[in-house]
Amino acid sequence: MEKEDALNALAALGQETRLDVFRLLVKAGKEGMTAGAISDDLSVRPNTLSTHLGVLSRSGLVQAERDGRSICYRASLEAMQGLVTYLLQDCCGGNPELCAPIVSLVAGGGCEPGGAC
Amino acid sequence: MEKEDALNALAALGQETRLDVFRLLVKAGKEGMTAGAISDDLSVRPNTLSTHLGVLSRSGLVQAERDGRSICYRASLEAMQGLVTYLLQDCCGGNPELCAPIVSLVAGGGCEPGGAC
DNA sequence: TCCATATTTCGAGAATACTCGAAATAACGA
DNA sequence: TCGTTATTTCGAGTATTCTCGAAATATGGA
Repeated sequence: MEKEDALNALAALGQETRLDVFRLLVKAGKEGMTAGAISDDLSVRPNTLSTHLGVLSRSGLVQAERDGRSICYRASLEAMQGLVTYLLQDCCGGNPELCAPIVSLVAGGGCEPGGAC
Repeated sequence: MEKEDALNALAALGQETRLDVFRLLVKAGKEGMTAGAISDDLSVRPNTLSTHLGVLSRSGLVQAERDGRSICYRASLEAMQGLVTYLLQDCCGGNPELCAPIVSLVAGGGCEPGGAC
């Protein structure tokens, strides 16, 4: 991931409504959610939401797919992975020995399949 | 890490100068850098930099310590760890099976001590 | 105490971001 | 084709952010 991509992703997530949208989509998983469903869920007006969804889409953090009259949005786990990797690469670059605790925390306590994370 | 903390951290990193500062401090490691050194390195005016350092400090991503006439700034790996964990927790929450590739990538290819990451 | 260095705070101007109502576009079914 | 639903685009108003010069604060040394 290039610096500009990371910058766009971070800026996109650094706004409350968009962070809410992204987390909601992550929770929704691969089925995703329509713009209308997100709008209802978060009580954000459709046109305002559409602007935010555009920012998230352009940053690559979410992907849009039309399904009939609705448009389905999904969180891009690949983009998320890229962002986290970018941040951790920065971390490791100068201080490999300081990075270990982060990795072990993520790898050890994070995500057992089916676990409560 | 609470949502508001994550939001502040993401917003802080979602600005080019501040991302540059943060990456520079990560590279600098535990020795940190003085405000003046950062200013010289990035060619940012001292007063402008001071504003950005304030944002980063308030977000918890960097810590300041006075050393004589200078003030030394250091990246907080703990805050970084908290942010990454927060993002990955979101990831795992609804889709533990999708999270595995991220974790394995980070844990496997990320950071061998002394390695090139 | 006085001066030089290092950094921050203040105040203002310009640029950017956020939100909204209204109107436009796209898709489906009668 | 026409009407309905779903979403986006447009334009404007407000708020926030970014940057800067100037002034203030803090520290150390002569």
